[in-house]
Order: sequence, then C-alpha cells, then structure tokens
Amino acid sequence: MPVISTKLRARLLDALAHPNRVRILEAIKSGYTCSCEIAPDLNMEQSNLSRHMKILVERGILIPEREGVRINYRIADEDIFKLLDMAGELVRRNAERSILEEEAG
Amino acid sequence: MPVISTKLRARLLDALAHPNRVRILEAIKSGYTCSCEIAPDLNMEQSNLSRHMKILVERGILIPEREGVRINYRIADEDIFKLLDMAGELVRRNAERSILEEEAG
DNA sequence: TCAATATATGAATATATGAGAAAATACTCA
DNA sequence: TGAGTATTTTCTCATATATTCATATATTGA
Repeated sequence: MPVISTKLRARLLDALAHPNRVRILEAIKSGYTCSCEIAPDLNMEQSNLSRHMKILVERGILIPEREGVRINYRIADEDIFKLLDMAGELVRRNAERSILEEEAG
Repeated sequence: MPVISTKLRARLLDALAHPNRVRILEAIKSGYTCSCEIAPDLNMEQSNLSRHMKILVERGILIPEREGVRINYRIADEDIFKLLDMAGELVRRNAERSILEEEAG
C-alpha cells in the first residue's frame, strides 16, 4: 500500500478545516445539491460560498455537475462523512477528558 | 447523542491541516515522545516545533507530561490515527478518480 | 437577442498563520 | 547557587486566507 504524503493529507484536512465548509458538506448531506439552495440556508454571501465550493471541488471532495444555469454538487466519496463524524467523536471524547481532569484537579 | 458543532470539528481538523503537524504525529506514532527528539528528526526549528506542539496540545490531540527537563507528549486518543489514515485513504481514492477521468477524457 | 437566474472573479480589506531569531523560563545536577 | 539543557515566549516579517462589494460570465427560455 503506497504511503500518502503528509502534504496531501494535510491538504485534504485543510479543505475541511473551516466551519463554513463543514456546514456546506452537512447541507449537501441533508439533501441540498446546488449552491443556490445552500447560500440562503447557511446565510452566506453568494460570492463567499462560491469560493468555498471551489476549494471543496479543487480538493476532490465535491464534484460539480452543471444542470442548466445551476450547478449541482455531489459528494465524491461518501466516506468524507465518516471522517467528519470521527472528528466529532474525537472532539466529544476530548471534552469528556477535560471535564474529568477538572474534577480530578 | 449530542451534535458537535461544525466549529469545533473544523477546529480539530485544522489542528491536523498542516504537513508538519501530520509529520509530528507520525513521529510520535513511530515512537518519539519528546520534541527534543522530533525537532532534529523532522529538521525543524525548535521554536517552530514548539508552536506546532502547542496547537496540538491546545486542541486536545497531544497530552504533555514533563519528565525532568524534557516533556514527553502522548497521544490523547489513538483514534486520531484512524482519522489520519482515513484522510490518506480519501486522498488515494481521489487520485484514482482523477486518473480514471483523464483516461475517459 | 434580451431578461432572468446562477455562478465566478477582481479588488480591497481584515485577519490568521508560519517561520526564524533572540530572550525568557523551567528543570536537573553538581 | 550556578552551569547546562529543554522548552516557551515574544517580536517581527512575509504570506495565506476569509470576506464583501461590484462586476463579469454562463445558461436557459421567451
């Protein structure tokens, strides 16, 4: 199995390392397919959303498919959600640890 | 099960979103415990390494434990490596997709 | 072709991050 | 306590990123 460079992995993670981009992926998970739907839902400027979308596409996380004037985005690899879930799980456990440490002094 | 905020998840991912921090975690995985060993191994400035270590500690990924002059760092939650592995896997699959697309035209 | 809608981009600004150098701090041991 | 080592902090510069506004581009259908 080839080793994936730290640079490429960091680049993927970096694509996810912004609250708005996590929100965008969740919006898509919940059924939205085009940024014309996502922008009002997330209350983001269209231009700003467009730039975040570009990043997600560039890094291979989303695949754009034009349908008339709109562009539908689909998840390139559904396992990206496993990664996001895992991040949530790690945050949760970390919070628990912090609480335990506080109690222990 | 409580929902973990996009912000916190992005913050965790952001901690991993730098090649050097991925390298640091790999160095620790491979057995290094203190930054005095990691700095020369990764050929990083000590002060620079220190700041990256701080980020990893702040975000709950590493736990520092002083042992005399040195500070040993241990992984707070080994599942962080699952997340890193998954990132590698996603990058790998993405690369394969790109190649297939090229071939398909 | 023109209007309407969706998306992309250039420019400007604010903020964040990364890095190195030097100084400060913390610890151990003689 | 003083020397030596490990680590952190502070300062500063350069670069990267995020955001908004205004404008440009692309697509469809009348």
